[in-house]
Amino acid sequence: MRIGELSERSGTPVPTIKYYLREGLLPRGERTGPNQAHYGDEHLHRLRLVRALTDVGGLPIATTREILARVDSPEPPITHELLGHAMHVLPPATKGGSTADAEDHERVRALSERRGWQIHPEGRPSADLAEVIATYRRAGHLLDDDALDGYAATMEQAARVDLDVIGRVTGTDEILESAVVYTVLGDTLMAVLRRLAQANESARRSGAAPQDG
Amino acid sequence: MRIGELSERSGTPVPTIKYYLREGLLPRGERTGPNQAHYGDEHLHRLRLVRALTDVGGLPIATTREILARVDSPEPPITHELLGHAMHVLPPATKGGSTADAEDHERVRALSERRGWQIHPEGRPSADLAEVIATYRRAGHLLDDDALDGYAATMEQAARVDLDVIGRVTGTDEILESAVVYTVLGDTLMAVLRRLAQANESARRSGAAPQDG
DNA sequence: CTCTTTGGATACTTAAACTATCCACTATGG
DNA sequence: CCATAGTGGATAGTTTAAGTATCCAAAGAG
Repeated sequence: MRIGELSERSGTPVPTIKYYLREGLLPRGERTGPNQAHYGDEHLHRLRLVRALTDVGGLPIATTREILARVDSPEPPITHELLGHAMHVLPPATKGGSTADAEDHERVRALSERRGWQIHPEGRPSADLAEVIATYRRAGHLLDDDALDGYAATMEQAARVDLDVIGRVTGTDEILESAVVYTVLGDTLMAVLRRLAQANESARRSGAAPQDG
Repeated sequence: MRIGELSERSGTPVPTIKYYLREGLLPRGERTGPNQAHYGDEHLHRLRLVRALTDVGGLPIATTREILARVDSPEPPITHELLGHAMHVLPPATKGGSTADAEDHERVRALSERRGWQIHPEGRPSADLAEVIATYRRAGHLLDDDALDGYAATMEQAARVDLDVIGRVTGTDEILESAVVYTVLGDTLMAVLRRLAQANESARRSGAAPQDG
C-alpha cells in the first residue's frame, strides 16, 4: 500500500506519518521509484503500536523511538531479561532530580527485605520508589509501612498476572514487543481499573448506590 | 515569609512561583504594602502539593488547577463521594477520541458483572477502560478475559488498601486532599512497585540472580 | 492528458511550562 | 541614611515537543 492507505487504515494523518518516518519511529517503505514507496502490513502494525504507546501509554516520541529500536534489535530475548530490557528504556517515574534522602532509601531496602524480593537495591526502579516515597513525605501525606506493604503485596499479584500473560505469548519476535506493550499499556490499564475498583469499594462500604465513577 | 524564603524552602525558583501565582495554582499572599506580601506555611504546603502532583503525578498545570479548586471548595466531602470527586477532575486515560466499539464496551459490562461491581456503566472510568481494551486489540496484543479478571482482582485489592489508608485520615479539611494525593501519586506508586515486583517475580521464576530492575 | 497523489525536504505552527525583564517600590546592613 | 539587594506584579520572550503546511518533480488514475 502507499501512504494514503496507511493513513486511512490507521487513522493517522499523512503529515504525521511523514513525521514518524523522519523521526525513525516507522521504517521507510520499500522504494519503487523516485517518488514512490510501498508499505506492508508490518508498517501498519508498527504505526498502530506507536499510537498505542504514545496516545494511551503516554510515552514521548523520543522514548518510543528508543523502545522500538530495542524491540527491533536482534539480541536474543531471554525471558528472564525481558522485563529488564523494557525497564531500561522506560522513562523515570519522576521529573525532578533525586531528592530522596537516606531514610527513604532505607525504607525501600526494608520493604524489599520484608517481602523477600530478589531485586537490585541500586537499580533505577528502587531509586524511583524512594523518590515517590519522598514525594508523599514532602507533600505531608504519610505513606506508612502498612500501606506500603499492602500495595507491594497487590503489585506482586499484578506481576504474577503479567508474567503469566507474557508467558502465554509464543514466537521470539513477538515476545519482546509483548513485554513492552503489556508493561506500558499495563500502567494505564491498572490506573483505569483502580478507579473502577475504588468506586465499587467505596459504594460497597457505604452501602449506597453506585457513584458516577 | 516572603517569596524568596518560599522559594528556598520548597526548592522552586522564584519565577516559577510567580508563574503559579499568575495561573492560580497558589493563592496570593497577604498584602502588606504596594510591593510586599506575606506567605504562610499553608502556601509552602500548597506549593509542595503542586510540585508533587505535577512532577511525580505527571498532571498538567491546568488539571492541577482544577483539582485544587475542587479541594478548596467548601462542599461537604462525604466519604462515599470523595473518590468520585477526585475522578471527576482527573484527566482521561487516553488522548485520542473515543475509538472503542460496541464489543469493547460489552467486555467492560461483562467484567463488571463477573466481578459484581457496583459502578456506573456509562461513567468516564468505564469508557476509559473500553478505550484501553480497544488499544490492546488494535495493537494486536490480546487482553483476554482471564488476564482482565486477574488485573481486576488485583485492583480490587489495591482499592481496599486505598480506602483503608484514606479512612485513617482524620480532619474534614485534609480528607479530600488526601483522597486526591493517594489517587494521583498512587498511580505512580503502583507503576513503580509493579516494576519491582515484575523484576522479583521474573527472577523467582527463572531461579536466577536479580536483574538490574 | 489532465488532475490528484506521492515521497521527501524544509519551513512553519501550536501549546505547555516556564524564564527574563522591567519598574516602582521596600527591607536591610554598614 | 544611603547604597544595594530583594519584592510584587505585569508583560514579553524562550524552549521543547509534536505535529502541520508548503513545495517540488515524478507517478498514478480516470
